[in-house]
Amino acid sequence: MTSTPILHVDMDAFYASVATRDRPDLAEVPVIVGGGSRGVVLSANYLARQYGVHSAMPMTRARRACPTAVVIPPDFDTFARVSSSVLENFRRVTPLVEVVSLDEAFLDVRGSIRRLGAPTTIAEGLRSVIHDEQGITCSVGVAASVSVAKLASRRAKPDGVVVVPPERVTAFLHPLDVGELWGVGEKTQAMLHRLGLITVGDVAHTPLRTLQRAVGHHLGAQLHELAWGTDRRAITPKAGPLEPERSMGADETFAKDTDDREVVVRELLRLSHRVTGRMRTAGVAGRTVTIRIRFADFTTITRSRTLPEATDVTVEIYRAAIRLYDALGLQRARLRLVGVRVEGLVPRASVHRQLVLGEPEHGWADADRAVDRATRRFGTAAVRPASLLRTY
DNA sequence: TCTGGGGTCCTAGGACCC
DNA sequence: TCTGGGGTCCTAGGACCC
Repeated sequence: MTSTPILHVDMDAFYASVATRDRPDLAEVPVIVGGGSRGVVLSANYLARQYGVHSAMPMTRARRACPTAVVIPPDFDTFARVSSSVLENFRRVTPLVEVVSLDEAFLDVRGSIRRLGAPTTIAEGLRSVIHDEQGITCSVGVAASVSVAKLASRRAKPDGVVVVPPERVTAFLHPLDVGELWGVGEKTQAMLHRLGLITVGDVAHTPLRTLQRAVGHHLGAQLHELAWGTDRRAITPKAGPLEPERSMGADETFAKDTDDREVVVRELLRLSHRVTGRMRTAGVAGRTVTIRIRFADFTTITRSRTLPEATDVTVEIYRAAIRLYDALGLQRARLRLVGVRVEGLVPRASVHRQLVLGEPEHGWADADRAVDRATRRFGTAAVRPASLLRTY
């Protein structure tokens, strides 16, 4: 019997590894996977990391830090394909797989030990299968709990396994910086540091009430648990990262900041179209429409409005978005980004519309379905949402 | 030369209702 | 004649995760 049945499997530099696995010419070169001029680094191989490049770093900075790096645009179709193959390997070990993202998952191997051996044996088995089949490496953390397994896999990187048995949990956790804990980002880390709480051990030995006063009721309780490694969260099997969504949205950073209402309105239409298209594919409708505006100075605001009834109709979301935008009364403000999000999603079948007499709303739903069909047959370029503008 | 895009959850105040 | 109390919804902002 074992007391460390949770595995956290994390691909090493996933996007960069996949992007270069068939490119021996890039094996000894710093590689960055990332977007265009205003984008950020999605993934960097370990050679690029030696230059200080890391994910989420602005591309402009990354290129400056490592001018010799080869920059590759992301190919999410390939990433998703590799990811689901890896997921199949996981499911051959256990049905208890919780997918975190394309490159990360938790496995509860409690029920697989008799068949496959100790958790470490299972971990090494997975690593070699993934390496042989996909040509990429991963790291595995093994522990009694989800949170400790997650921290252990980070320690195992790259291409390794780290086991933290129960009796060594506090010895493992307490020297770590508070920033390592799940839920502690840059802001919270800085606040905790200001309070003199530098390590996880410091947090563990702080009275719960003090912690909660500093970071809020919920986070305070969570950090206290994590700091003692006492969280008992079970892994919840999920089909994938795109399971039962509570909201759907899209946003876009302009290539150049703009103060042109026409440009903004056109973008809001494009985004509304994109979001509702995804909603219709998923068979959901939503009531609350939120727009997001990011100004040139990066300050960001949101405005939202809850509709009387859930909808998946493009022009209804679009009209709500435009009303919210116009209500801001912006004059010369330069915008960097706009976004549209729909919240309060429910299955479309559960929505029974109150048809208002004289309002042919069903016409718009029919139009959407026609557009969806055309898009499926001829691609997104075939039917442009701008065609909706004239009729509206 | 800055800082993507997809999400989730929490907090807090006011409205509204019982 | 003070000023109740609690639950839920809506809105805005913020922090975090990958």
